[in-house]
Amino acid sequence: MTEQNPPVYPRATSASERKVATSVRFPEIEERILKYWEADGTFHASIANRDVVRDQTGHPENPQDSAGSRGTEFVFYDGPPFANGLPHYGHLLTGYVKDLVPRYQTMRGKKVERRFGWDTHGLPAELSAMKDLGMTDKAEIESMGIEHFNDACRANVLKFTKEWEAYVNRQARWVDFENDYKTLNVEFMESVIWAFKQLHDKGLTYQGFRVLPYCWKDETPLSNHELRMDDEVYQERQDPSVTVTFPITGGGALGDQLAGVNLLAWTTTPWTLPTNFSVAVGAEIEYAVVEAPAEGPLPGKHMLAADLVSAYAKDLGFTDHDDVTAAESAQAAVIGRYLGKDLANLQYRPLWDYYTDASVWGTQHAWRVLIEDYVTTTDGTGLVHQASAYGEEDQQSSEAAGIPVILSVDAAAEFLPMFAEPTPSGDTPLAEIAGVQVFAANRAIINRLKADGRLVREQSYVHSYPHCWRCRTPLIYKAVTSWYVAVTEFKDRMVAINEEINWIPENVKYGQFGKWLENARDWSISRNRYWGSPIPVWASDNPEYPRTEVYGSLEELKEAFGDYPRNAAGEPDLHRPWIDQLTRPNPDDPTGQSTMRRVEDVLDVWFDSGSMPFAQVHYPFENAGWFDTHNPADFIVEYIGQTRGWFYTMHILATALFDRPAFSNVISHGIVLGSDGQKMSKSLQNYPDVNEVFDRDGSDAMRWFLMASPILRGGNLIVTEEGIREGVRQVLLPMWNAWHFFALYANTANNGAGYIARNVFTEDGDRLSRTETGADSGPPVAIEGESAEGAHDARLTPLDHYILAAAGDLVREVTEALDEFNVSRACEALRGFAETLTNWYIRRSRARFYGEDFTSYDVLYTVLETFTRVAAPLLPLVSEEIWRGLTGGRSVHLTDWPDPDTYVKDERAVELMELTRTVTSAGSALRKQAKQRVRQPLATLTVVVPNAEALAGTGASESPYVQIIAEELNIKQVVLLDAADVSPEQFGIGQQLVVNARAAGPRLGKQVQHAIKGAKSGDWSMAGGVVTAGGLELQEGEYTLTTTVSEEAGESAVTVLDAASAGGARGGFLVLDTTLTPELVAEGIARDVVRTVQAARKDAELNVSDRIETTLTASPEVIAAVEAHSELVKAETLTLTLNLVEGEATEETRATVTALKESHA
RNA sequence: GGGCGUAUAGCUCAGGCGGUUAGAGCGUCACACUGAUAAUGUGAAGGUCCGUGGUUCAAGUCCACGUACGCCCA
Repeated sequence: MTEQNPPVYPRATSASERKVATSVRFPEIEERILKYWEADGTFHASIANRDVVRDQTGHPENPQDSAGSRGTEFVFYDGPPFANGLPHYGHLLTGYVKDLVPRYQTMRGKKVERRFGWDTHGLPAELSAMKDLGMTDKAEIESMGIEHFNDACRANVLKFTKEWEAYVNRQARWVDFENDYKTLNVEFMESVIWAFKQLHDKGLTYQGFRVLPYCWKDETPLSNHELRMDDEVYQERQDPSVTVTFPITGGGALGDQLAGVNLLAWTTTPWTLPTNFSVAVGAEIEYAVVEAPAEGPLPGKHMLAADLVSAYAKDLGFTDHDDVTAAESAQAAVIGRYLGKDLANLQYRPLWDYYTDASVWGTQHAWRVLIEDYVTTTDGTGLVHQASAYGEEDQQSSEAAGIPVILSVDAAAEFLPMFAEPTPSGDTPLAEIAGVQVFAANRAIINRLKADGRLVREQSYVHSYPHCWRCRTPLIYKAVTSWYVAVTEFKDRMVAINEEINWIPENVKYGQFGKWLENARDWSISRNRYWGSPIPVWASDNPEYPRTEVYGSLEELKEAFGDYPRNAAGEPDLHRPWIDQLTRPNPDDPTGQSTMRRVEDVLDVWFDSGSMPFAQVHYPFENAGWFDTHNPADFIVEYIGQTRGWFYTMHILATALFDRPAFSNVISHGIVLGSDGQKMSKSLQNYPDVNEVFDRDGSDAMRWFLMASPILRGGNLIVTEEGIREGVRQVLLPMWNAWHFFALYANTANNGAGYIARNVFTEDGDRLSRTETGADSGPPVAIEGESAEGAHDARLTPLDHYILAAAGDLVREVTEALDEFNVSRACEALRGFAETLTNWYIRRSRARFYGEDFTSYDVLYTVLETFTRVAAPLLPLVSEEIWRGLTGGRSVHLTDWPDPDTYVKDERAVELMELTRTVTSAGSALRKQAKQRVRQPLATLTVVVPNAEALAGTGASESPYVQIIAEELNIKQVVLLDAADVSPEQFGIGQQLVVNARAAGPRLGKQVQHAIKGAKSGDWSMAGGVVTAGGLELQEGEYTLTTTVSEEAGESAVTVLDAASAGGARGGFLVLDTTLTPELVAEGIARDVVRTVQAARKDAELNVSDRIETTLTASPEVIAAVEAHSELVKAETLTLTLNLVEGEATEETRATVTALKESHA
């Protein structure tokens, strides 16, 4: 590598200097590759390269094939991220998968468009904008003006787009930012209102009530996710809990019998009692009627859950006296027992008369006992007070029972003025609560109950209670009007269509997602907010002339209102406040007084997300043809929680609008956790900083760590720096080191002129030679770029066959894995191959490289080139650098995926080499057992295996397999024997009987335990082919015989080969002769000296090929050994002059080395 | 409170239709090997398979109950 001789490799590099670095800095390489891609336009080329085959109509020919993917295109949908925060590991993880699958499919020949999507609407954006503006409630938004507020939201959601692009780019995710889609674009929003109108026209939308957490200070409902804004939302709070009486007046099956009995109902929200409209009981709960003592505070009959009678004994007036407790007295006073289901429809007397005029309030079905399965007996009385407007379960229960939702408080949670007015019966029991905030009114209500004799018990109750995340006000639950999608109407179709979706991991299909579908409820899609797609519904502002209109396009709006909604700049814009400005006279109002106004709500942001497949292309207004052929998507990926989010809402809309799935294959991955197994938390600092990892270990390292983990199979993943570095060690470094090794030798070959390696082909054009394995060499192989006649006389060794076959298997395995979206399996295959390549092929081939056997260069080149292509989706940056260095080509990502069928499957070569590896591994263990270090040569290893002749080979010279075994284990002579020719007993090998209980159990029943015991204890025999164990005869198949080492056999160590290992080693074993002769000891010492000299060379920082003069100082014994093996020592250490200095018998061996002038040719 | 899920080595996880000696990777320790490699090889220690009860010739595996944790919904 001098200036006169520029190196052959790397043939292309992103680095300024053409050099393969020994100590590699991956992050630097990555940064350079990213720049190269940008300058080169590689991403766009990778898409433009692939053609779409079109049919006669001009539509892409895209029928789904059996694997679920399409002919020439692979359709990917980007799940839109929300950009008002910075990306975290979860986004990175998803982003890597979103890159990997399209990269793979591109190499497989598909055209894969990838548009980035931005989710821009919704409450999180508003909340963030409010924070920026220092606002705390809706009144401030209204006074600022919706226009300006929405401007702030728009700026907020796009605040971090640059940072997002930088992250996405740094993680080497190829995605089109220029041709992106944003949910705030008017085209996107027009498709969204189109979808709403479609649903409306199909009768799948309706208006109703929903109960939401509500902040009475901000006067706004909160979404459930705001309850999880931070950890301080739920705080302990003390509330009064009261138990009140509801006297039964009749009704139901038992009304006559139970009339006059008091239902005892419990609540922690006394302020909802004025709107009590029903009492819920559990169907299977047993209720008891107790006769309270006449002299007590509550004489009469009371009903409550039987389990809770004792708990209420004292409240009902029972007392402890003599030996009888109050609880026992109460139990004794039980005069009747009823199951909840028998109590249905009992009627009771309301507490007050404010709402008893059914003609005004529609309460003709109120004040009844209802059966609800949510009732328990862990708190209260087992009878639950229900107020339809103030609890979600209450509301649903009431709706089913025909009871209306009636609000008793205003937006500030203050009781309405009507409470100061007389009730139909003429009194004003709760006059003092009118205008009072609900919590403040509790006291007055409780006092009233007490005065009315309706209070059984009052107790303070401490519970975890939600608070507003902004103002810390305790929330209430309150009904608000809402628009719904009637999901329950087409739930069955959703379940049926789910059958067409391939879920990874598969259990999600019928598990998390399938069950969620089966229990689907109607989808509340309206939000009383500002920044979102509008609900395109206009309603008359006078209920006397009701009229509802729904619009599904800008043109329809223009037709009805005279113009598009236009923003300040005059552009068509569907956002508030512009859309709200469209009004018109109500055509159904003959007086001409009332006006059609848009309902104020905006759509749930998930409606946007679910519309993404069609809205991203402005369907149906544009691209109708495109959409028809690019839906469902071939592939999407998001985290498992999206079974209730994106996956779900896309499925709803795809089913309702198109009656087909929105996606064919979906990966739902697990959650990324911090190093302590908890959720990642900035304040806890329990995860490595993303940028630090990028800078220190690199994007490919992070990609590998995430992709190789079980997280894509649904498990959770703990992110640790060690885990990331482990991937570097297992794959990235071996891959780089293999490349470095190759370049080092290829560059210095031919006296420094270098050698350009080429792909290995057989004469008939297959990639691999089909030469006989087991021979020490095969027929000549052709080298790519040369005619068959011109091929140099390359000979593949069994080792070459092995690694080439392994490369073919690698391609097959990774192809299969990625075709089924099994990413971690693909990683495992690559990891295994990297290990075989470096720790076996290259390690075993060092001498050949040193000796400039160019066949090995070509084989390593072929294998590395294959490896980098197969690794390209999983390690896109490092693969690129190595592949370009090897080939000088433009990009590995523009190549075709290797065709597994062009790799000859050479099972025999693999099998024999695996057996060889098994033998060396077991041999190592034998050495360990015999306490003989490897540098100590041993005389003989006897290898007994079935079909020994295959290992021995047919060649005249020594079998390469035997040679490998001898070298690896430092054995003078390997004796290969066929298992059929030897008697195991002579080597101390015995047999062990194992009963196959699965086979024998059914036949022998209880007896099988005796046979098992006998086999274990040695109480068994074999005579004339009949095996008897524990006195029982076993039949063929009911037992197996395995070889086992019975004892140490004198001067040798014996081991049995793992029966499961490759090459049919069943019954094979090794015998290691551990006898040491003085000659062997001397050679061992000489080898130790070689090691000492090598270490000295390394310390002196000499070049690999430097010739040296060596001076050794050592004990007489060592000197003698070195003298006896001086040729060995000199050759191994490139020593030309060897000086020996004899010291004391205890002298430590020391070596001094000096480089000599002549350099190695 | 409800639904779903999980519980196996210090850590992360595998463990077909139940089969008798429960595995892997990482980590730890010891030894070995090493002139491409911040690598590698061999071995050792490490288990109340969450608990209790049941079914069975046989239970980590099936059933019931309980406990703990997680996610979702309240």
